[in-house]
Amino acid sequence: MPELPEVEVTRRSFASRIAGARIIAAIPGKPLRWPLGCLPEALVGRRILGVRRRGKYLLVDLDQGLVLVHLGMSGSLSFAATQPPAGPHDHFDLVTTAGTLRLHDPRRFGAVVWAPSEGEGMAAKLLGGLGAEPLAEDFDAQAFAGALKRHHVAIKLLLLSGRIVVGVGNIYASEALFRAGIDPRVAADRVSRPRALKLAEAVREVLGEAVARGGTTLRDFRDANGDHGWFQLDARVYGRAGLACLTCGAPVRMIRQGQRSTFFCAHCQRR
DNA sequence: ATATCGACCTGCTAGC
DNA sequence: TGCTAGCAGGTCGATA
Repeated sequence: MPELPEVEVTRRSFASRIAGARIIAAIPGKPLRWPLGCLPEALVGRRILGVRRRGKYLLVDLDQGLVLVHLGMSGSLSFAATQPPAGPHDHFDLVTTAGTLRLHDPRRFGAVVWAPSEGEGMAAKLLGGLGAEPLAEDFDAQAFAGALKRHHVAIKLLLLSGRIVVGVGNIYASEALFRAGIDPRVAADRVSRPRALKLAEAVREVLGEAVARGGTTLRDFRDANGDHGWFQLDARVYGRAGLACLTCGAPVRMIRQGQRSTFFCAHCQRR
């Protein structure tokens, strides 16, 4: 579910409310992708300074260390003064003086991980090697184009890898490539410079629009207030296999790349 | 470096 | 109606 827009929308939906709160309890449920990395009791009494985002990770800054939250494939957060009793898919509660932040994650590919700092422990391992933040003001399209020249993988897979730019998942990769008019199967180093620059812009544009639309709710994405997103209505190729391309009318194709579905228009997207 | 696969886990849907 | 296969927004690690 969650790519950069969904994570960012989630962040915005509770960050200001939780900032300044003190942790009263940390209550883990079933095991998630990675262990917490500290005793839950060690978080009690910590002050929450704020919530940032890096790629698809939420970084909850504490007065001592930080907590990384990843939503995996099916995760979502809710934040409320009071929460109903935990359901079978609620796997972490962070009870604070401002309310309880709860991770709901049926597939449990998500994670809640403590680290002493961004550059230490699990945080260093998870955040190290991530690519550029596409929505940052200082995002460098020229550097992005240059980086493509150093990789020979299919451009769609390179986007998904997060090594060049972070936050682009399966939906937005197809959408960005469509907007840039690039065939997802083309090797990254064979994308022309102008196309690469166009792709950089397309990535920013798609992700930006998706954030503005509250993210994409295919089935169950909700922000921390329980609101769903609308970007699924704006998707031009994702999930539209066999339907007419909105630009040229040719049927949208679906192929497999790296064991994941890719949607594209063979007429509008060449090289 | 790339390519391919399997693993993690649960739920939903299409098809028989 | 019931079963099964296949698929789903993500990532890591092992193997050639």
